[in-house]
Parts: sequence; structure tokens; C-alpha cells
Amino acid sequence: MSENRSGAVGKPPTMADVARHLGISRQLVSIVMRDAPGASEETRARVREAARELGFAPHTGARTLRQTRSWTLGVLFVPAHAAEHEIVEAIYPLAAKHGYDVVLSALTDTRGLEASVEELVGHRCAALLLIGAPLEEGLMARLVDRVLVPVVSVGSGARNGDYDVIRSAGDEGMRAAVEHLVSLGHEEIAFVTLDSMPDGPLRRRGYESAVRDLGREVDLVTVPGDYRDDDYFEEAGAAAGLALLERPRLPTAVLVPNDSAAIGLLLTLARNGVRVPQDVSLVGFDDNPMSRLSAIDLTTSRQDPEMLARAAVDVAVRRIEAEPGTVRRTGELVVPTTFIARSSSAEPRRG
Amino acid sequence: MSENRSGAVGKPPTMADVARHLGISRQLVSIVMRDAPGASEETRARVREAARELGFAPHTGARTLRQTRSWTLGVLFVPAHAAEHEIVEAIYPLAAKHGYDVVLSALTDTRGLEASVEELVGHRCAALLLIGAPLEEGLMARLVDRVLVPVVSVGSGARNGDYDVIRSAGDEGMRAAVEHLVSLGHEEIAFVTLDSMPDGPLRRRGYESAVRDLGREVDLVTVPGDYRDDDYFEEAGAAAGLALLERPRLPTAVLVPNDSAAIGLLLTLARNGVRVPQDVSLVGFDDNPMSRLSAIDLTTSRQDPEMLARAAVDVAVRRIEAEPGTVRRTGELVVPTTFIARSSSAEPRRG
DNA sequence: TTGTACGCGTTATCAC
DNA sequence: GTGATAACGCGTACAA
Repeated sequence: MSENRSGAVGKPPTMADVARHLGISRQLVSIVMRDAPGASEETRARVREAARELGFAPHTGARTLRQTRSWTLGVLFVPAHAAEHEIVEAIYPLAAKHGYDVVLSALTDTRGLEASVEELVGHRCAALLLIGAPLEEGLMARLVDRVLVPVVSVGSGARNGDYDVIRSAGDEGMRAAVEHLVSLGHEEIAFVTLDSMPDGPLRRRGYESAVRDLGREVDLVTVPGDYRDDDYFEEAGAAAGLALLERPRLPTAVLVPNDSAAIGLLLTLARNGVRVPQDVSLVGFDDNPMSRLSAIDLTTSRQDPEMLARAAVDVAVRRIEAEPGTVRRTGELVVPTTFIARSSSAEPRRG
Repeated sequence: MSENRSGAVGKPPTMADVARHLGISRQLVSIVMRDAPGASEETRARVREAARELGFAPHTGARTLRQTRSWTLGVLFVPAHAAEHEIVEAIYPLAAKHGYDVVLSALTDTRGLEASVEELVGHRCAALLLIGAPLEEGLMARLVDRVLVPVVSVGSGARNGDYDVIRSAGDEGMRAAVEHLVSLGHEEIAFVTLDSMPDGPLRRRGYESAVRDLGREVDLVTVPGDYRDDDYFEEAGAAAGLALLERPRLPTAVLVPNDSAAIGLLLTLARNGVRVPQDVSLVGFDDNPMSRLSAIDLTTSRQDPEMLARAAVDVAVRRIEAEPGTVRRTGELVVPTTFIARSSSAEPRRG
């Protein structure tokens, strides 16, 4: 066993240390670490090796301090939102492709949007990406106003704001779901309203217009309360399930604008002896990892996290690197969803 | 609508700008921003107000560069591990209480442990906290050796390594579960083996020793494959469910060392007409948010994320602030779990 | 409370 | 490829 060295002190090595170690100049080390032109391949190899050996990594703070422009993207996300982690993960390689680093900031119960933004501003991020942030219009407005860098919001946000919005085509996802159910022969398609969710109203409207276009009745199941986090979505779905069970007669299909809620509903129905899809067809939205489980196998519309991340990074980089003169209007970019039919939806029961 | 200013450039303000704006000295602003003594309450208020107004936040890089010691904790986590987000969230306020900032680094498929650690080292973190990192012994050893700061691993890791380990008392949680089931009258208690999970073997041993102590038979349900991520845990549970259903006779109770897997198993049983707890009692481990859903209501042992986070931060801070001479041996800290009886466990079926 | 001075580790730009 | 030098924004020490 190697000697115990936890708690080891000693200052971390600097570029000068690496240079001294190799008997070369400090700026040559800098060139290598930045992948800048001006060093031979052999030198690069030697420098990298020495850096590994000495445990050297360039001081990020010193680098951002000195650099003329920032090469850091600030990403604000909500750890409690399980469905969004894939977006966050996808950002890293995309940012790297453009030459940007990423700094994460978590939005939690004890840490408001303002504290998070201040942290990212402190890191002198070139742009801020908000992933699924619970946006309050007023708060956002003040915030964007205080921040001197472009802001891109993924999954929520007002149109025509001072920031760009990337969102999934929730309305079209709902339309696809309705068309799918109608093609299976469903007449009674209920919809669980989750209007407090970002994009909730949009998805509801997609359902409503699709149902009307196809000559079916709008049937909204409302659940009380504010549902903003994943934990609560499941509860909201469970509550909707109980509401449905109290009806004299179940609809033949239920559409839920969020997979977590759909799963909560599914479990509640199952616990009460209602089989899916034999008794009721169920369709969600998101394509949560859980939805793919064989025991759930939920028909849903997939939000492609990779595409959302790519759109967000692209927009941010374009804003950052835009000529100061060419101030384009902020916009809303809609990313299509993919409808995935699984076994939670089938032909309606008879009677 | 306010004028469009996205893509706005202009350098971010500095302390000097704030000072100039107020007609005071730069270091007075510094004093206020650091909460250091030497400014009147009135001045503090004015400075804070001006900082808000100008959108000023101290340049983190410049600050860490100048400071003699680092006041940053580097947190390495896996966004895909849903169960761990509460630990990450809890770290922020705890670190703040000790005066530390937090920098997050995500471990993803496209981003190895080494890249993440390098990022944190670049930020000159005073210590590294690994949350549920999938640790390979060799990799960890090399890593800890290269990093000059203390490393604390939560939830996994080898004893006697060069880093501190914080983990839950998984063995005792399993014992509590067995005792609970036995007290309900269960004779046949099966255990789903998830040995590839960090702490998996520990929990299995807890089950085995408890079952033997109480005079019951060890009954292990093994599922093939490597299960390290949440997504796979659910599948592993589902696979275990199928394995159980193939038996001529079900045990009266099943113990699963992970809630996600337990839920996968629960769903599989439910889909196949096996009722929980009427036909089979089910006990998990973790107290996932999902386990609390009324439709699932899983009996489990709660890993307290707050306690784990507190232990990790405390150990890290102690290591950081230890006198260079007093090099204490790295250790393993065990945090107790809380057994929570819910409705997924009940008296055994007859026959 | 202010002013002055210095240095943290790096990038950037010279001339060599 | 080297070497010299300036500058980034801030913390810290000291004298006024």
C-alpha cells in the first residue's frame, strides 16, 4: 500500500514549475497547454508527459483572468429533474467542439436562481444556459437585465423575451398522440392537465386542437396544486388516477403531458385493478428512462436531449460570437419530438 | 417590452467600476464583498446596492488566484444517478457554512473521471468530493496519487485507501429489513443480488448474516449483467422479477438492496398478477423519492443524503484545515440508515 | 476610511 | 523556439 498522503499540502505546480522541470521556457508550456501553434510535436509530447507527472493543470482562474474573452459556458440546471440530466450531459462535448468549457450551477430549494446566476457571472461565463429552470417571468426579466451576457433557456420561457428559448414541439407531440389513439379506434380520449409545468399549457392546447380537428370531445382531468418537480409529477399523476377512478366510467384512453405523471397514473390504475392497455390506453410525453422499462413500456413522445442541447449551444455560441453591431432579435427554436408507440396503448376495450 | 439586448457585449464591471460609481476606494468595495471587517453598515448597503445595479459579481478567478488558500470544494457527481442528487444539493449550504464555494463536475459517458478531476484541479479546489463515482481501484489509486488535495468518496471506495470514504450502513439496513420481515412472520425471504453495485456485496452480507442469525435460509436471486446506473437497476429488478416468476413457488418476501431495482421488480410482479404485499412482501434500500409514491409505498431503509453530505463536507474541511504535521490515517465513516416500514411489506400469505 | 504597492498564474505581444 | 514585459481583477499589508 502506498504511503498515506491524504491531507497532503504543498502548493500545486505552475507552468513555471513544468518549464523548469524540462529546462524550457514557461510560454512554451503555455503554448502546448493551449494547443496553440508554435511548438513541435516532440515538445508537445514532452510537456504533456511532464504535466501528467507533476500533476499540473493550468489554473483556470488565471487563464480566464488573462484571456481577452471568456470561453466558458455557464449551465444552470435542476438536479431534481431526472429527465433533464441527458441534456446537461450532452452539453459538454458540444461546448468542447466550439472550444468552450462548461461550469455547472445547481438550482436547489436552498439556492435561488439569483445565487446561481451570480455564481456563474463570477466565473465570467460568456453565456448562460438555463435547463428546465422554473421561470417566473418577473424574476427572469430582472435577471436577464442584470446579466451582460446572452441567456438561452431550454424547455421553458416566454416568447419575445430578452433571451432565446429552445423548446420541444410539445403541441405536435400531443397531436401525434391523439392521432395515434384515434387510428387505434379510440373515441374517448382524456387529457391530464399539468398547466403549472413549463410548456404544460402548450401541450394542452396541442391536445385540444388535435381532438377538435378529429371530431372528438375535449376531456380534461384537472388535479389541484402546483407541480413543478419530478417528485410531484408522479404524485400529480397518481392524483389524476384517483380522479379518474371516481368517475362512473373510464375513458378508453388517457393522455398525460409528462412521463413521470403518466407513470404515477399507471401505478395507481394498476393498484386498483385497471389494466393498461386492456382497460385503458395510456400515452405520455418525454421518454423518461423509466418509460422504457419492460414493466412500464409507455407510449410517448421523445424529447431528444441531444438535439435540445445542440440547439442551445449553437444559439449561445452564435450570440457570443456575433459582431457587436448585428443584434439579432431573440427567438424561439422548436425542436421536433419523435412519437414512440409502445405497449401502453392499444385498441380500445369494448363497451 | 424592454429593448432587445441579447448578445449585448461590453466588459463586465470590476470592483474599480463599482468604487468609481460610488466615489469610494476599490478596497472598500472588496471589504464589503468579502464581508470583511472595516466598513460601516451604511457603506455596505450602498456598495451592495451599487453592485446589484451594475450587475457586478467578484471575479472568481481573480479571487482564487490572489488568495493564499483555496476556499473551493470540488464535487464530482453522476447526473444519471437520480438517487444522489439530494446529496449534491445538500453540499451547497454545508460548504457555505464553512466558508467554501462549490464547483460541480459531471461524470458522464463521454467524460471520464480523469477529465473531471483535471477540471476540478484547474479550479484549484481545496478538496475533491466524489459522489457515487463508479470507482475502479486502479484508476482511483492513480488519481488520488496525482491530486495534491484530500479526496473524499461518498458511497463507494475501498477501505484503507489514500482517501476517506463515507458510506451508509447497508449491512445494518439489510439486517433491519430481515428482522422486520421475520417479526411479521416470514419464513422464506429471498434476496436479489446486485453485487456489481457499489456497496452491493456489503448489503448482501448483511442479509446473509441476519438471515442465518434468525434461523432462516439464505435464498439469493441472481441476475446476470453489470448494473451500475439507475436505468439498469430498474431493469435488473425486472429481470429478478421474471426469475422469481419462473420458480414453482414464490418466496413470501423479497429483499432488494436498491429501491430502483425493487420498483422494477414490483412493476414486473404487478404486470403478472402478483400483488404486493398480499402475495409477496417487498423491501428495498435507499428511500428513493419514487418509493414514497402512494402507488408504490415501498418499505425501505433510508440513506439520509443530508447526513452523508454533512459527513463528507466535515471530513473534507477537517483534512483541508489540518495542520501539515498531523497527517491522520484516512478512514471510513459509516452513516446509519433509518428503516421505514410502508405498505409493501405485511404478514405473509397463507400457504 | 483612503491610497499605494505588490503579487497571484496566466495570456498576449513583442523582439530576438 | 527563447526571453522580457505588460496586463487581467482581486486580496493583502501598510501607512496615512
